[in-house]
Amino acid sequence: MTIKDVAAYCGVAVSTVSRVLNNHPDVSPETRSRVLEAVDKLHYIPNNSARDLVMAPADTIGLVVRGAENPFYTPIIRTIEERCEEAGYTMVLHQIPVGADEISAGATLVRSKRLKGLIFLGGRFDYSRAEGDAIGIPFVCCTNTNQFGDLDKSVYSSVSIDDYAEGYKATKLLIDHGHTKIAVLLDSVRDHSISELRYAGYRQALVDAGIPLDEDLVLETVDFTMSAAYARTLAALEARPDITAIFAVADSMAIAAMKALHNVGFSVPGACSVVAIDGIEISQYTIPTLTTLVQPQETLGEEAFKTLLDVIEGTAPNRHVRLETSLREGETLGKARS
Amino acid sequence: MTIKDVAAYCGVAVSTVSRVLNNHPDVSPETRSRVLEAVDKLHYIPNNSARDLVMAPADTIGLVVRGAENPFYTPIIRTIEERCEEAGYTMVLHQIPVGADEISAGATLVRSKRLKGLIFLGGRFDYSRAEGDAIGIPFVCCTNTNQFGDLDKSVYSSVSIDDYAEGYKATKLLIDHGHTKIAVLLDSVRDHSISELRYAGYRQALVDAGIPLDEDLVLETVDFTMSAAYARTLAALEARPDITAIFAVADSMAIAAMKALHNVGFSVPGACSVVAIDGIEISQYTIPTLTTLVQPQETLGEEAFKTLLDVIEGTAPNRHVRLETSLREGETLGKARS
DNA sequence: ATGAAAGCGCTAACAT
DNA sequence: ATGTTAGCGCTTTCAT
Repeated sequence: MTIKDVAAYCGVAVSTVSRVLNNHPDVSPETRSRVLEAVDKLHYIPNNSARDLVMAPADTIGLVVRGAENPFYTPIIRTIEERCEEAGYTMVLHQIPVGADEISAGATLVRSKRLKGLIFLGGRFDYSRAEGDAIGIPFVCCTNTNQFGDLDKSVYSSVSIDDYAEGYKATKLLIDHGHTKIAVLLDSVRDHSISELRYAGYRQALVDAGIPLDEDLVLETVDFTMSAAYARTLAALEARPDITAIFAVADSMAIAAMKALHNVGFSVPGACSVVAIDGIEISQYTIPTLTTLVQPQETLGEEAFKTLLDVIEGTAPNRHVRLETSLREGETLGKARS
Repeated sequence: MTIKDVAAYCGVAVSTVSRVLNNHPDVSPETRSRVLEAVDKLHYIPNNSARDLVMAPADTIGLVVRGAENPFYTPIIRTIEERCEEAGYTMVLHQIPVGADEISAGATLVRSKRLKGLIFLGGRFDYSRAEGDAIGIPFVCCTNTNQFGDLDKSVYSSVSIDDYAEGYKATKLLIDHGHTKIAVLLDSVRDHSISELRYAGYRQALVDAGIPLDEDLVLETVDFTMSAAYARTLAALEARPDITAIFAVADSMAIAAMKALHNVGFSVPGACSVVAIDGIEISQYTIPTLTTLVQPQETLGEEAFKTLLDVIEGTAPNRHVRLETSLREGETLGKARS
């Protein structure tokens, strides 16, 4: 079922059918309706590949999301989509698994969709110069910076929080409540990603408060699953019941940790406080409500799009935006038990 | 940057480049490496549209997911992907927003990717005959049936739980624990989807137990958000503090309801029991752990793929598979207070 | 207002 | 082992 079939069926030329399909003016109403009818009857749907192949690059941007099952990204995606719409741009969403390579996914998308720009959401923090080149069009990293790569600041944009500073802030919050036995729950201290950066903030906060680092309290899970976070917390509590606070680098990990605390009889925040970073929807519904540093998800999406648009249209050069979290006071932060 | 540029750069024909790119054997190692090098240097990436346009229909199936932000779908998607891989099929994933029309998304996908078959995940329950025709290739509805449409059973397959029966089961569970003031928390009793079906099961369970339906206890939220579920539960508890149990049609709603219960001082399950359907990961980490009827997510995905494969390969006709949930005993189900 | 024909970038015969 | 060439389905001049 191609455009030819439709044309033949109606006894017109393919170009006429094409005109109808693309709402071009120069078609007689009669022919138009005849074609439309045939399209409907024949269940004809244009082949997108053929269309993309020939069409002039539209105002389209790509959004490559790594690990879209993370609810944290949902509001960001929605915002970017809305802003796109408003600006008369089309957005094509491409989701890839957590482990996948977003650069090649992005590069592929660029070629096949003739994109004007690209936004990476949830990407790595260590792009090489060559990887940057491979994209070939303006791009912005949303929620990730390039701390561990060697990309030139001028060839890309980024919009995110300052993971180091926020890690510091979260830890400081606990310290200010008298905690000194503060465990940190993270993926890995060397993940070249948020864990590593937020952990660095954690360390610095301890240093600044004169609290020595206790290796036992660095709880690595190796992955971001809740079950790993749960198990790791359980083990830590067993080994070190003197822990009075946990800083989880992500809300989801904090939720798992709270369950572990509960199951060994630690009340929250009576026996142990919990603070996290992210601010996903569900953390407002935990019992007790999670105290967390909320990332401005809508603003992240908004800034990412605005930045990309500026670069695409030449209004402004690449820029690197750092946003701040806001503290959502829940019920999991309390004074250290003595 | 096209295949021609690469060919020219290397001083070979485009077909040679194409051969290298597609790992065809008949290329001298020397030429191959020269081409590969050029590809790398030039940041050449094949245009997918052109490729799709010309390639013989591969063994590809499409997966159209509506509302992929729902964590419930994650394991299903993963399973389908795995099974695809094993069977030598390629899967193309297409995500659309909750409100979008999966039929047209599916139809578009079929044309542009030359699919052999299609799986719909999280789709509507009311496809018309014409919509079925529009797809034009074998398709299976996963998690949804077509209770409210007029599709002929023989033109499509479906794999899901029996929403009615499971709604009945959940309600019965509460009744068996002595509850009679059982609220049901759902989207809408007329959503032509899971809410309506599970609600029908709820009603029948009440009828069979001789418990009159109490309209006050039918809590509609109009959407599937947690905030709506929270607010609706709060209001219901205020109006009807005699409620001793809540059946939520989805885990996420149950979690929000538990928060509402907590906030008005109702202990769970002491003052009020909660039972849901779904079995998402996070419901294992609520405090107390949610008692829920777990959908066999992996099996759903597995059966969906197997069914589709059978139809594609002509091994078996379209079929309609109903799977059963399994009770995950949490800590939210208790005897009715007297 | 409509038709004919030239490509878009690629793969797969078919030659050589 | 490599080059030549015919389309894949579509949009878009350029004619008519």
